Amino acid sequence: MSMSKFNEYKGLNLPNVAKQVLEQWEANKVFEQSVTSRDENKPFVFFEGPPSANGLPGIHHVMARAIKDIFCRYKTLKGYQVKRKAGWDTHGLPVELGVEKELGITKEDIGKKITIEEYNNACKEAVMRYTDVWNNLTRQMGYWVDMNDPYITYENKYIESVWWLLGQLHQKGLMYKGYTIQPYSPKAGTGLSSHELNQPGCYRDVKDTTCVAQFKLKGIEKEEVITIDELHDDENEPVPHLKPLNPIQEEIYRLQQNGEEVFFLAWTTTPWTLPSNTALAVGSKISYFLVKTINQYSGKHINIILAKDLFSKYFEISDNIKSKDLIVGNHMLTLAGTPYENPENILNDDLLRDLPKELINKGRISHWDILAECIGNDLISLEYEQLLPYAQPYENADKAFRVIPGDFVTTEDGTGIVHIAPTFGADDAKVAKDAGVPPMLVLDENFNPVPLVDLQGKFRPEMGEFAGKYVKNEYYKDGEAPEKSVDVEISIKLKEENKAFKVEKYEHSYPHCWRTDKPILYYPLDSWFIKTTAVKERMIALNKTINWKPESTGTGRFGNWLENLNDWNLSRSRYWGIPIPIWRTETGDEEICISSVEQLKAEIEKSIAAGFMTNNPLADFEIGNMDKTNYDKFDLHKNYVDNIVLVSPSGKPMKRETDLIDVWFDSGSMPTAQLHYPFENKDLIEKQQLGVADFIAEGVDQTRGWFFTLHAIATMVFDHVAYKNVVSNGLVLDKNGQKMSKRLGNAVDPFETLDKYGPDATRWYMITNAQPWDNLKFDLEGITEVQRKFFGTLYNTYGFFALYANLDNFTYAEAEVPIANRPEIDRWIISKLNSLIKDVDAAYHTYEPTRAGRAIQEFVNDHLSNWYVRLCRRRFWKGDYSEDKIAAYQTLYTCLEVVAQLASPIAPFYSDKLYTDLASISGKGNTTSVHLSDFPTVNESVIDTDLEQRMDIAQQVSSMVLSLRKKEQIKVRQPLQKLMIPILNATFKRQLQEVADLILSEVNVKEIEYLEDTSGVLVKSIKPNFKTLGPKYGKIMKQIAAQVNQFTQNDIQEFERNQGATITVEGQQVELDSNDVEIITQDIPGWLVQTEGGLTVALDITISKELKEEGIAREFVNRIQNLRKDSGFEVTDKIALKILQHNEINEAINNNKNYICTETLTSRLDVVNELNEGVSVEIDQNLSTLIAIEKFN
RNA sequence: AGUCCCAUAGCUCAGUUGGUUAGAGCGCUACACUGAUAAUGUAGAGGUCCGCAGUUCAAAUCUGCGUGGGACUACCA
Repeated sequence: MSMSKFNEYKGLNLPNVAKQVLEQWEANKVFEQSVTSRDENKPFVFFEGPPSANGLPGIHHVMARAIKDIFCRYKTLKGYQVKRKAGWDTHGLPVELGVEKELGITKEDIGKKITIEEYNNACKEAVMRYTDVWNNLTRQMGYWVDMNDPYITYENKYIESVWWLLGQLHQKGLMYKGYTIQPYSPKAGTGLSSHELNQPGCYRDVKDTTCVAQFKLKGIEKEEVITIDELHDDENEPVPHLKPLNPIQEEIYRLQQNGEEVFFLAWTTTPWTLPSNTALAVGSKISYFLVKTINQYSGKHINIILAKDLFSKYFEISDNIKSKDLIVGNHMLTLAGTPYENPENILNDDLLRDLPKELINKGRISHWDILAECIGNDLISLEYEQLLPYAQPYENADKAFRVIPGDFVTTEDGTGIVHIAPTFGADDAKVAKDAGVPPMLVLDENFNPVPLVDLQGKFRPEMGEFAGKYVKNEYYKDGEAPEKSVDVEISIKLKEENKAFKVEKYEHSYPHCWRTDKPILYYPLDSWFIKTTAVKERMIALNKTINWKPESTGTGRFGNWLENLNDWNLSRSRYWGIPIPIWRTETGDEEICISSVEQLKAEIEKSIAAGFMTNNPLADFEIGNMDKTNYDKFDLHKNYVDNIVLVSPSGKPMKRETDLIDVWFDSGSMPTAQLHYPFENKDLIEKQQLGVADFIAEGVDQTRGWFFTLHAIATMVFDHVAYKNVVSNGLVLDKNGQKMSKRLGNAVDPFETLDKYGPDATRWYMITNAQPWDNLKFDLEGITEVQRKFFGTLYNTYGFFALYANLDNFTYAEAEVPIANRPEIDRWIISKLNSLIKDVDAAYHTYEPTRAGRAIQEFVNDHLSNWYVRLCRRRFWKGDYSEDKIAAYQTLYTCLEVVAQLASPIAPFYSDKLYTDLASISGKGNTTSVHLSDFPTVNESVIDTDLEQRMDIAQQVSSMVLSLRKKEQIKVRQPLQKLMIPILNATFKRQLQEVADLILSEVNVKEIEYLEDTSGVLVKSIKPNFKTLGPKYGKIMKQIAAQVNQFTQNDIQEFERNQGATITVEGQQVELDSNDVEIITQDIPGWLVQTEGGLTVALDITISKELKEEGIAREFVNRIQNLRKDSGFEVTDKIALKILQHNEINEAINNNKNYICTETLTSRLDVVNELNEGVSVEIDQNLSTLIAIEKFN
């Protein structure tokens, strides 16, 4: 027999357990084994989204990484080989900004005060600064990922693979250089990424001068000359021809014929863009009004067009009319009499000058007359006079100044007609391009097309009196800004020219450059783009094959994103990043995209031959040699490659395009770049499909980040998905639901948390408290609760097992007791256990860790500990080492072992401790680690739902009896004689009988009487079953229910006898059968009764003399046990007792002497008349005596 | 502004294909238990299922419109 014992502990210290287990893992290389020991032909591919080591990890990283870890561990248990390569995201703006700050330089200084090489080296150092901290977090939280051989995005091999991917895109014609509107900071002289714009505090509310400008329609031509070619006959005379006009155009035509002016109204918050206006956009289905009214500044009669919905924003209407009810012909005050004119009003500094009260009311004009109504479509292609004719577009000027459709036009604000300046708005540029309207570009000194505002943010010379002025006062140096901004000056000019309908201040949010604090401009800039729109449909189709958790992120957020896809702006005008591998001639008509170092070396050779370069910096690079040393001989960063000049096929020099690529492309390239594909590992990618992840997980904020770039690159280059399953987790908020931030001081330090509570409790809490995709309100007290409730209970259960197993020298050496030979309760917990395996397996399989965790903890707390162990305690410490006892040990052992395995993905440390504590003694399973074991397989044949049902009955009955006892203040130790339960059907009776013993011992009652329904004493109630009746009788359901509820006891008996009844409801015959109602017992007259959910229990509470004595004896046993314990005796020690006699207990002791002695291992019990040395014990209220206890030899 | 998520007891969360008395844990109060004891049991208090409208015989559940919180994207007159 083995002498080894199960480990016993004095207390549970989860952080210490984690430390010990971690040491074991490292000593035994458990992680490595968990990979190598699994079948390499059964890979489960996981991609690690690379964090940036530039910043410190937060508690949310623990969350995100726990999720990744859980499924990788689970799949490992299921026998898959799960390689997990760590990675580092090393490029990008945050790194650069940090370095600039540290070095005290700005972007402009790079290349001047410091060489790009020095700068890049500083970035390289900075970015890996916190790798140790990250590695520690990874270790401590038990995230298994291979940190020894991570992919690093700044390494030459990685960059080479990225270049190869770019080369593929270039080859497929998916890369182009384009001119687009981008956020631009004139003061900093640089474009800004959306990332930069989303820095906190960038969007600020500012008050700008806004202007509703009047764009005057050109005269509508009704007559059109038809040329000869179009005539069928041979007449030579051109014939005047009446062009068909739609009704609104007719109306405008009529007005114009009368010498009246007609204007479009369009609003802008940036009047400085008005000189660059080239079009007006309308919503094709929006309703517009043509209104005769008056200009409040010039006092002139005018006719204007604006959206119907916005009419009431500018015009006063009577209280009893709603704006949507306005129709043509409605009018307010007539416009009779002399036009109101007041030149002073125009020149007044005050921009908002009200008309006299009779003309304007609360800023709304009260003189108006609705002349016509139309929809936007009717207005399209109408032409208007250029508002501020300083310059003309250098090309297609004849196509400008027209009304075009814009699907983004709304009637939320403004006028429902949008001023379009294609050079200063992304939407503007798009609709203008779609409609063939040119942007306001003029040719500069070098005949390059440029907008009317230069890169410093000043108006160009073409702008007359505005030339040289900054478009925003903020761009002037301190103290140099003029009193009136150009926005104000332009507004005044428009007022003077009867071109401003309304000018006012307006507060809105506008982005500012986070570095200079100045407002940004939207400005056309040159960039390299990836034509993602070309593969949009394919990306949408492939996305439908991806399993998103939660699904809504995939269909909703991601799906919509794909539907509205724009081309991917790849360019970044920075230094520390992957250079765009494109070399171009000056004119741009010849270019090459380099896809490998080998190719670059060869191209340089050509260039040397052509005389553009003198030596080859890649001369030492050995082609085909994949050693790190070979790849360390050069550097593919900007500082290195910008010196390389290549030669074009026609013999011209080609220089590298100066931009870097978006860092998101770096990380999106990782599936292949981490393996240096296609230069190495070709088979892994092409044959084993390791380029497609079975599973990835990141925060939901990565939807348009990493999730997108992975998907886009995989679709474009390989035409397959990059991942099959993806979990996007929510945020970790503080306990009040606020976002965690260092600024608010509510950020939780992950290391402190892990140290204090241990990784297991932290992970368990995070996973079970909220679904991964819901935001988690992180509360440290929640971890304490998990510690106590789940781990504490599990630990106690193991402790209980170990204590008695060691006493009995149980080591699981005996053969399995056949399940059929085990008692009901064992079979029950085994059934529950197998149901649990099934549920947990399914939950993990469907990426639902929360379900898995909650199921496990319910099993451990409610079933295993609070029921199985509690009810079985006696079996463990009472009697011989019988088969029943062995069955109990085996059952409990199995439960603990399986729980350890099921819980191990979530709580890897404690589970391992528990599992190895068990396995090391029994030799069962893998004795090194739970993580090297195999996921338990469910044994369907032992799942017994009837048994689980019966146990539910037992639990419910017990609970009800205990409740009754409580009401009557009868202690559980006081035995009672009888329990009565009405039986309504045979199944219930059988089920109850099979668990009767359990109930009786649990509630300390001697017998159960089954009340068959013959006596007629039971009071019953009947309830309609809505689920069956509802579909059948629908409308009269309520009345049926009312009638059934009215059934008398007689009606119910009648129903039972006939197994049904027919009632009449609202003249309709309603057939009820036994499925249509539920009949339950409600009361047993004359008894102490409890009813709950159809189950009724009656308790006989008469206490006979024998019962009373037995109760006293039990009290004694309890007191003696306490004394034994207080005296420090071993559980196995025998004792001798002396009890001071007392009239009320003597008989009770004598009549139950045998019972007392066996229960307490008492070899000798004397009731004595006198006792000096004993301890006073209270048996009942006002009933005490003395007991003396000593060890018996 | 658009898209998405969330809203149920003081707190954290469950709530099956819609079915009539909406649950659990924690916390609180009281009692009990005491050979798992830094545990455990029982009972009690605690709810406008965010609001409004609709579909339905029947809505916490489905639909629409709002409100509040959060995220992402955009910045557009």
